[in-house]
Amino acid sequence: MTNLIRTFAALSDSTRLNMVEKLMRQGELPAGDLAADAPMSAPAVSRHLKVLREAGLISQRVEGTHRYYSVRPEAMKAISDWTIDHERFWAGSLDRLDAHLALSPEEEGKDP
Amino acid sequence: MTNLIRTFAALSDSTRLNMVEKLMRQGELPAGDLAADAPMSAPAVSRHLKVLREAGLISQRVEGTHRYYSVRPEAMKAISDWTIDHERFWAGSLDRLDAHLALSPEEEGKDP
DNA sequence: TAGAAAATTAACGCTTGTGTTAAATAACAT
DNA sequence: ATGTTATTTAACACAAGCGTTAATTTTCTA
Repeated sequence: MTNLIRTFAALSDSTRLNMVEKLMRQGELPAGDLAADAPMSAPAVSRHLKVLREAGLISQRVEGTHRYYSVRPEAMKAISDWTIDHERFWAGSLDRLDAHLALSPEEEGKDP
Repeated sequence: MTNLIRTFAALSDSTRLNMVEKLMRQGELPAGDLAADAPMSAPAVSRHLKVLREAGLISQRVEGTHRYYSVRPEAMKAISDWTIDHERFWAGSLDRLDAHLALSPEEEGKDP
């Protein structure tokens, strides 16, 4: 519960969301590679990484002077699980919306 | 993209996350009912609702002096879609333990 | 018409977040 | 040892977020 809030907070910043997405696309990357994309100083990037790490979104692997970061799949799963936990609400509502817009006489909604 | 950031930001506060979850469980509710749960003043609640509304997470229906709020399923779907867009990364990394394949309700494993 | 009820906006203070530059740490190569 | 590279921590300024109370708006009711 409270952990989800931290997760959402961590992703509520464009720099951090971009980092997470890049890490998911490209896999493990050193801090320097992530800093290259961000339009700010290295210390700023470092603190963003700290926020992501403390929220449990990324993990750090130390190798020499490099810090390699990667997304923790459990964190992504936690978000996915949350949406699934409420899927009956929103997927059902969208179904009804779609049905209505498509003038499809199909009907299978239930009220919570 | 940037919209997702606003969505995450809106959900990164416990008061607002609780509101959204309550609205999904119970359906449309007036501001007063949401305020009843929150340990703060009505104006504070009102502004939280405004944040949620401006992020596109909830919609407002006016009826007399009451404002009825409800979760916009599209917003929830946007989050779900985002996780699905990267599912190949995290679900694959997460061993063979479940993940939410397709739309079939499946047994969910818990973290070891 | 006066007054209560539901909710919002206004004005204010306090805390948190984010960026900057300077300094510190640690590993590697000379 | 000395310097260089990769990264983080420290100290500081400024903007944004969140709560409070007071005041405003709108609608319902006696």
